[in-house]
Order: sequence, then C-alpha cells, then structure tokens
Amino acid sequence: MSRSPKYLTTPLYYLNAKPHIGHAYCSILVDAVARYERLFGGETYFLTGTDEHGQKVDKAAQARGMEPQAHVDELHLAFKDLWPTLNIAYDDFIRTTEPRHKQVVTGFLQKLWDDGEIYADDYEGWYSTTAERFFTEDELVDGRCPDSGGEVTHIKERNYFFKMSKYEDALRQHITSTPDFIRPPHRANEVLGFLDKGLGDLCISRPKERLSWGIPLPFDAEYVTYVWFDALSNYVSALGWSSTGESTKAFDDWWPGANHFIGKDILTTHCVYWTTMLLALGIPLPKHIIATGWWLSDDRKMSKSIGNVVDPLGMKDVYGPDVLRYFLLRDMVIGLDSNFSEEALVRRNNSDLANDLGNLARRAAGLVTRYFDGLVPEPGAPTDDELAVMNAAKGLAANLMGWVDKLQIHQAIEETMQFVRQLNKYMTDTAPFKTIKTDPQAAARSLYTVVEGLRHAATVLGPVMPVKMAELVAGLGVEPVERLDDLTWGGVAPGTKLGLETALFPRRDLPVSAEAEATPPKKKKKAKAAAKAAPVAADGNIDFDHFMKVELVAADVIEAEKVEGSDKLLKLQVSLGDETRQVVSGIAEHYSAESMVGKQVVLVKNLAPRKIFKIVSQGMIIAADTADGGLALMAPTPRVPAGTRIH
RNA sequence: GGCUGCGUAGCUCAGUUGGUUAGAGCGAACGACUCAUAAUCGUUAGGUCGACAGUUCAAGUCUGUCCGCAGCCA
Repeated sequence: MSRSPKYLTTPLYYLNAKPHIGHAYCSILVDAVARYERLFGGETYFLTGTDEHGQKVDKAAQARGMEPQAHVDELHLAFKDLWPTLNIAYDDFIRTTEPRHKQVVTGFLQKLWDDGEIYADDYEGWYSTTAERFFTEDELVDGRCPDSGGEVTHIKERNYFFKMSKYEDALRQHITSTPDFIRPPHRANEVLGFLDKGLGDLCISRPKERLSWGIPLPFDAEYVTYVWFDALSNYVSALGWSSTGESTKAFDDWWPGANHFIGKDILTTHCVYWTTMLLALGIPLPKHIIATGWWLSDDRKMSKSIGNVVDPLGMKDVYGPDVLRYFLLRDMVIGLDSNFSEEALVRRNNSDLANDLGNLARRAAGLVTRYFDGLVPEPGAPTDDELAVMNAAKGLAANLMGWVDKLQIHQAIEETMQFVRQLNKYMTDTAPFKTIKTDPQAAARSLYTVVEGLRHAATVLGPVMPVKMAELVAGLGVEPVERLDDLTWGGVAPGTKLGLETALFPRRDLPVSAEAEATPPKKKKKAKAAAKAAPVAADGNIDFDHFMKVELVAADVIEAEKVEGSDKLLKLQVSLGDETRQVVSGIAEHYSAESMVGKQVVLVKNLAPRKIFKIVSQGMIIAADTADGGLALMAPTPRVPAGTRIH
C-alpha cells in the first residue's frame, strides 16, 4: 500500500518569547508523525522555523542597542539549537528574514495587487503596541488593550487591505465539504461560527514610520507587510513557490500533502487568513490543519503572571529527551488540553518505561546471558503460547497505521504498551527461569519469543523515542527495520549476541512535593504508619519541615488600587526583587491604596494562585488583627531587600 | 450576554447506531513468584455515569431544565 507524500509543518515560532512547552510539543508531535509516516513507507518533508519580523522584535533589538537583524540572528538559535536536543529532525528551517522568504512574500503581494485583490483605504481605530493590532472602540476594556492591558492610541491612517471578505463563501464551502480539513472537527465548527459573523477585509500593511522591521510592500515602499501575512507565507516560500506561475518541483511534490500543525490559539489565522490568501492566489488549500490543545499547569494555562509556569523543557535535561517525548505524546489527546506535571511524567517513566519495558528487556537479557552465554537461542516450533504473542505482534503492527492516521498517537502508544504487558505476562506464564532446569527447549523458546517481541515493540515505539529505541534494537543485536512492512516475526537470528548491559530507563523518585502528598509507595508495611502522618499532629503542632514549606518573603508594594465593586479589597503589584506579583488583599478598610505604595510587606510566596473578584492573586500578605478591630501589617524592621526570605 | 463543547472509579481517560452484572491504565490493599530496575503476575476494593424531570419495554448513550467547567464570539 503506497502512501501519498506528506508535507508536515509547525507554526513559525515568534522570536519575542523563549521556547516553551507549547513550541516543543508541537515540534515533537510533528517529528513523531513524520517518523511514523516513514515507518509506514511514506515520504515526508518536515518544515519549521522562526517568525522574525514585527514591532516586538524591533523593540527588543532597540532595547539591546542592536540592529534587528543581528538580534534575530542570535535569538533564532534558541529554537534552532533546541530541536536536535529533543531528537527532532526537521528537513528545513526557514526564517522570515531570509532572502528566499522575502522574495516569495514580495511576489505574493505583487500578484495580489496586480490581480486587484488588495486596495488602499483609510483606517481608524485604537492601536495597541503590545498586541500589535487595532481594536475597535467597543473592544477596549477600560480604555486599554483587551489582550495585553497595555495602552492604546487612536490612529487614523491609510493602509492596504486584502479583499478577504470575497472568499467567505468559498471557504465555508470548502470546510463543510471537506470534513477532516480542520482537525479535530469541533474546531471546524468554531471557524464556521467565525465565518457566520461575516468576514471583513484584512489589513495587511503597517506604515513604515511606525514599523520599519518588516518586508516592504512591493507597490508602496512606505509600508511594510503585516506580520501574519508575512509569517504564514512561509509554508509555500520554503517550497520555493513562485508567483510567476513556474512552479518548483518541491512545491509540486509536497504541497498537495500539506499538514499544518498549530496550537488552538492560532486557529483563525490559519483557517481563515491563510486559506483565503491561498484562495486569492489560486493555490490549492492545505490538506489538513490540525489544532492541538495546550499544556496546562494546575488546570490553567501556564503564564508568568499567574505564576504557575513549570519548566517542561528543563525536564529533558533531568529525565532525557525521549522520556519527555514519551510523556508528551502519551498523555495528550490531540486537540484537547492536558495537564503537565513532573509527577505525572515520573509516574509514566516508572510504570511504562522502567517497569514494563526496560525491566522486561533486562530480565530477558539476564536470562539469555546466564543460560545461553548471551546468545539468542533457537526458538524451535511455536506452541499456542508463542502463536498468541506472534499474533498480537502482527495485530499491533496492523493497527498502528490506523491510530496514527486518526492522530490518536496516545492510543498507538497505549496499544504498544499493552503488547509489552502481554510479553511480561507471557514471560511469567512460561517461566523460562524454571523450565531451564526441566525443559531447556521451552526456555529457549520463551526467551526467543520475548526478545523478538521486544524488537517489535522497539520498532513501533521508535517514532516516539528515536534514540532510546535505537539503543534497545542495537542491544538486541539486530539492524533496525526502516519500514513496518519489513517487520516480520523472526528478525532476530538465533546466535545473535545480546548487549543489554545497563537499564534503559532508570526508575526515578517522585518529585518531593508529590511524594509528601501521595501515600509513599515504599516499604509497604513499615512505612504505613509513618506515611499516614498528617501535616498537623493531634496536638495541633506541625513539624519544622512543614513550616519550612511556607515561603515567606519581603515584598515592596509598587502599585496599589482599589478593586472595583469591593469595599475590602486592594489590588497590589508587589516586587520580590526579580519578579513582580499581583496580589489581592482584603485590607482596603484599613489602608488606602495611596498609603500602600512604597510600603514593605510580608508575602506568602508559594500560596496557590486563586482568583478573587476575577482578579488573579498570587500570594497573600500577612497582618495582625488589633484590639480595636483594626489591622496591623507585618513588615521586616528594618527594611530588607525585596525578595528576602523570612523564616 | 450569544454560540459550541464537556461533566463516567482517588488520577488520566474508553464507552460504537439506546439493550444483559459500566470498562482500561495509573494509584491502593492483599496474595503469588523470585529471572528482573522495591520488578513482574494475579485477586480485590472504589462509580446512584454533574442534578432533576421526560421519551422508551429498555438511557452513561435521546429530549428538556438547572448547576459547574472550558472554548469561540461580542
């Protein structure tokens, strides 16, 4: 069965932020899908890159006193250099500041201009520098940017517009007649809902005086191209699409199999802006646009302002890139949000990778070493037990493509692990460590079956954990198979020398915080009593360690305002030296907003963030009730540097 | 406020066109085994399937109302 070539893309990551878990997940997902695809015998072209124009980048460069180009030349490496460390193998990395890209965007725009798809008009609105876009009067919140809360300025200016509205019906038609164009399907409904509100035209320019760091419009040098228009074009510029009509081989080969993987936050830009641009240019629409969910922390989006950012990328340094990949791909159902936690990652590592898979390899290898001098024994004729395993291996390989095609990667992994569990059971049932004394032939048969089963599992998990599974296959003494079709039972030749010396996936301890909360799994009986020890003892005392978990720090109040609609609450911005936190505190009846600014207070730093009056509060200020019903704020005397730990 | 989706064991989730005692993995308890990374294998416990009402011989599965959560839009 032949498969059509697939062109797999991640979004171009915008250089105004450091790589985070969202970027990493998307790239890992595309990488895994590409590797699966190749295992199925298909061809793939994997594109990623960076989006380097725009005001934020320009500003950041200015702040550093650098030329924007020098700035992005440096910054884009944070992404480009990251991918290999996550075992991600892309085919091309495109930067929007490269000539090959700028050239295509220019041709793109010129063609639209020539075809009358772009017109100039006056535009009036409130512009937010932080969000880099206009808002209507109605959209503003308290006269500020609804996205960033930043300042907006009223601007009236001439700009260029793309006649996007023209394509509303054509796009709706395409979405409704192509059920899996947008995946998962409920996202398609979202886009249709967006279209039903009526599609306007899209402003695609920014005056040069306001934004110089961009691609100049070919028909008006006083303007540069709007960042989205610029960035989205990468999907065809990387293939060398040409506006003159002469298409490149790369474009013809790959574009028909285009799969854009994106985060759900950029659904509209891809499903509406990009698609209508393509319609206007007469370029066929991509085959699929796949919107993934977000990795959350404590059921919330990770964000610096909420203070719940965990550093999943740091996990690769602690646990290894393949373990991180396994966790991300196993624990997220594509399209839905998932919670990220180090604890969940460690549990996955321990139960699936260390216990089930790694340990199985170890026990099989140990027995082969002990009883057969480390040489894989002759299997002999299979009995029903072996036939069951062989059938399961066959079924696994047969089902795999279906799961991957449905983008049920987590399911593909789960099915594989079920097979591994079956191998463990088979090993226990046939007990080669016993039969070796009574029936060496049976022992040989069992061990051969487990080794061969491991080879199947390793092959099928290769796309998820390329390096670790290559190690396992090498440990089994065989050459890896490139294609699933070549994965047939009996690939391990009897007499092969096994080389599985070390544990493939070491067990890990749960992170400290998790262990304190969970019932410790260690030393079953002895630990039981101790484990049940509650944080608060019967006499009401807590032990020293518990107290030390409360992080009290000195904080300087830098801003304060009353919370509208509440008599008691003040919203404070406090500095902890290296970070600023927002805290909502019920002290307004005793302290005015003005009087708080400049004061030093004591903040409970590691209190879980919560919303009070819809405002996120990241900590608590401590105070004492006074005898006359007043309130006395606690503060270090004398004043100490903000952020100083108090204990 | 409008629209859409979701709410199933402690946790993460499956549950096909409504049909016998609601499933899996993790976690837990107990047991077996001892080749192995305190591993593996087995057994058990734990759910009024968000609430209420309705349709039906029969509802986690359909309808309505409500509660909670999320997303999109305004």
